[in-house]
Amino acid sequence: MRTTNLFMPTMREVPAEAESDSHKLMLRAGLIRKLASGIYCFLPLGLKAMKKLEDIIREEMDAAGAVELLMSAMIPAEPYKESGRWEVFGPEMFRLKDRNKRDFCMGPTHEEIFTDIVKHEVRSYRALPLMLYQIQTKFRDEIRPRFGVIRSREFVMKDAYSFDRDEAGLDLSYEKMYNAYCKIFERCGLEFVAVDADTGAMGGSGSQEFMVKSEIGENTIAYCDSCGYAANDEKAPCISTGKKSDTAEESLVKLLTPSMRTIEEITSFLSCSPTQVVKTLIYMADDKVIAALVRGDRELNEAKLKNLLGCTMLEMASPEKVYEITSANVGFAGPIGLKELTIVVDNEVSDMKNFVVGANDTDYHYLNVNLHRDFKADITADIRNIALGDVCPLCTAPIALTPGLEIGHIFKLGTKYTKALNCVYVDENGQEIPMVMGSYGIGLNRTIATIIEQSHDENGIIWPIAIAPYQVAVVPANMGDTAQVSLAEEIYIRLKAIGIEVLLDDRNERTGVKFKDTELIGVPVRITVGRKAAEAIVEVKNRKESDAVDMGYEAAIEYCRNLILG
RNA sequence: CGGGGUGUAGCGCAGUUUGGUAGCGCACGUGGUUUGGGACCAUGGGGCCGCAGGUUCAAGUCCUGUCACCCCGACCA
Repeated sequence: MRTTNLFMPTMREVPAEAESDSHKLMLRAGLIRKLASGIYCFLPLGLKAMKKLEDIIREEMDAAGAVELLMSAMIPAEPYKESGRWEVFGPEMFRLKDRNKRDFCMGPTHEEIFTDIVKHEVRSYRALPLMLYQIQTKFRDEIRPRFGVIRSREFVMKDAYSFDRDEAGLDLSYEKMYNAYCKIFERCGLEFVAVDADTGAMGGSGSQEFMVKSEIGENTIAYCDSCGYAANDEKAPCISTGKKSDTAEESLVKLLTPSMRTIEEITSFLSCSPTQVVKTLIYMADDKVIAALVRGDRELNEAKLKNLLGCTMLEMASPEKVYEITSANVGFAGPIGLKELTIVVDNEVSDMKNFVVGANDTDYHYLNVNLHRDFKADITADIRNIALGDVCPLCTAPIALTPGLEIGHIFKLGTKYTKALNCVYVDENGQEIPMVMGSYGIGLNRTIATIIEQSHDENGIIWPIAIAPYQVAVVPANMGDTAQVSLAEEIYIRLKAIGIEVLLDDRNERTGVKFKDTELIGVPVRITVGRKAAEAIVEVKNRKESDAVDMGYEAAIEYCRNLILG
């Protein structure tokens, strides 16, 4: 490709809207342009990087035995109504009606659609296992799009679905996908970790997320350097130290604590540590009211609580509901005297003595509260987020936490969707049995952005060769110099002939401009044809290295061949 | 959805306090000089000042409404 033919609008200045490094660089290097909040157009260089990634994904999917197809992006409501997700997705789903007022949506994910196709077309155990995938645009009306294409409302996803006879078959399919995902992200040059994850709204029995550690990550990864354990903090179990306080139980005191509603206010008012306070959170679990108790400095883990209760919806009670339940304003809820609701106590709280709780009376707290003596727990379990100071659940070494960005997610769905949609096969005995399903996703736009996030410097993107839109840039320093121009042409043609994607920067720009752009767009190898063109000597610079090397042009071609074609 | 902020040329911004002919840098067109790290000189084009209403002799500027975009939060009692 000649730069004069390419549509490559680079920017010297950073648009004010961009926050993360990858977002800034994708805009500056002319990979993307924004059309609306969370909606981006891909320009040639961005599209080319995406296609490189698609090719890698296709190779690894095909190698894992998956077959590509393409479902519609616009989907009638019925399959989602059958699975219950027409409601579950809520406002996150882009919905529309056709001229006959029938409900449709822009597909946010396609479990139901794949299940629907498979149930109609696959009847016998002989056709299983079956693994299907597509690379397709998804639509989710995100609450807050962020960081360019990292959290966007329209994005490209590779989604794969496996259908097996039984759990053992699913385990095999899942493992194949796990291995394929590792290969894909390795080929992208990414440093990543596979972490245990909660299955969340998808349902199912097991799941792992592929994460990269990143400052702009919206998840928290708990990991252990000693044994290699890694999990999403939603999933990581908190191991009790087993140390029960042996302090004597003191007598209960009800104390006036005017307007002391937050943990911060109450601890400063009482001059105590948040570790001596227990907060009582009132939740609606489906239609039931529950109270969840965790230590004052801890965060309740809704995923754990939801799984524990087996409910489909879990949300904080409204202030009105809290008042109805506790007869007190928000901030003064406590477990003592609460009736007709389930009290769930975090493991850690059951080891505490003489703690502080709200008194279910506005402006009052109880001091010296003790479990069993003053109130009873209906359930005692691990319901808090893991935190610094906790230990690895496998080897009990200290746990570390880091923000993480999710680029892939694999699920063992089990029969959640196949049962809901009646997707069954007939076994050897003529019995109808629900297929056992898995679901596997990779966000392509996000993966591209993540590669840039992990691989850039102050001058621009540093593409790994496997993803680079162009692998080599040939830069004639002076377009007015015929020796330079003709040698550059020669190298350009030779490199193309051996299958290298090369950009000939034939713009009549000053050398500095061409160098800046070549670095900004992240081309892995730059060949500058300059003053020594008459002696057939060129300068070769690897984007990852700081120094350039002079060599004969044949040697430069050889260098590219070895580096790029292996 | 709550809070905060910003909308002025393709991009980055000033001008709004105190109403009075819409500016700067980069980018872009033309001519020339340049040509190894985002050149220089000359010259030119480009604006419904987000949108709608209002006040006024006069509105980018004041008032009302509205839309868009960005940031923080949206369970941490």
